[in-house]
Amino acid sequence: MRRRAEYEKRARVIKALAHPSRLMMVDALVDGDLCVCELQKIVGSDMSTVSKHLSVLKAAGIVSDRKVGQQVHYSLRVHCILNFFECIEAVVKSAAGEQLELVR
Amino acid sequence: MRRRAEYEKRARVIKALAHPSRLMMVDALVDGDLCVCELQKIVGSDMSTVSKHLSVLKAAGIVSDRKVGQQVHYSLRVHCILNFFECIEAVVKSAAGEQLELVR
DNA sequence: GTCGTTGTTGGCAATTGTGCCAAATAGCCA
DNA sequence: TGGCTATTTGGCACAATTGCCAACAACGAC
Repeated sequence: MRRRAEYEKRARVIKALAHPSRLMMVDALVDGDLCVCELQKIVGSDMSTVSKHLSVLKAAGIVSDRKVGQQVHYSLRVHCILNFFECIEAVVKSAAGEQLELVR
Repeated sequence: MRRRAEYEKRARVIKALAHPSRLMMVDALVDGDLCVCELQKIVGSDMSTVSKHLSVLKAAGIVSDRKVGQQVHYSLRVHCILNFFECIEAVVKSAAGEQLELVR
């Protein structure tokens, strides 16, 4: 068994992913780097909101940023996030199946 | 690109995992079912707190419960959660590496 | 320099999450 | 039936998250 501190570190990373806008951004970044302006178009929120979401992802170590001309480009630091999504999707589908069973 | 509703579903599942106590319980359940009383020993919180955490995991479709005598046993519904942990750990380690770089 | 573009930060109100206590419930077992 | 054990629920105080607006910063273009 692991110590609580380890679970706290992990929880911090997971919490950073636990928001639909941030998930959208991470998913978009799988195909390559994007500037804040493009990410904003994708999630459709205020630029300041998008920027704050990105700072959450950055603080968790999920993305990194760099200046490119007048833009800031964000990129995924760890790509296994994709497998992760597959598993979450499995939970969602499993839950949906459960719903059907209840209706039967 | 996917619709926002899909990301909201996923975020709900991820949010359910975004707490150290709940991570501890999920990790403990990987090796087999456990009753609430044993999970309480593991996380060390009040029984009522543990019960509420479990109801969060259940609502997200991550665990299921069943009565066994006078106890309630919880079990993992989706085991790929394990790979998921590996990826999170990769992020944690990557972030730790980044810290070192900054210090250098 | 001044302007426009691109991002970040501060502040605030509203919402949501957390953890404890106390009270309620569900089943066993005498 | 009545008590006992295991668990859930209600309620409440406190902390954290979210999203918007407004203000600020950085920097290239003119």
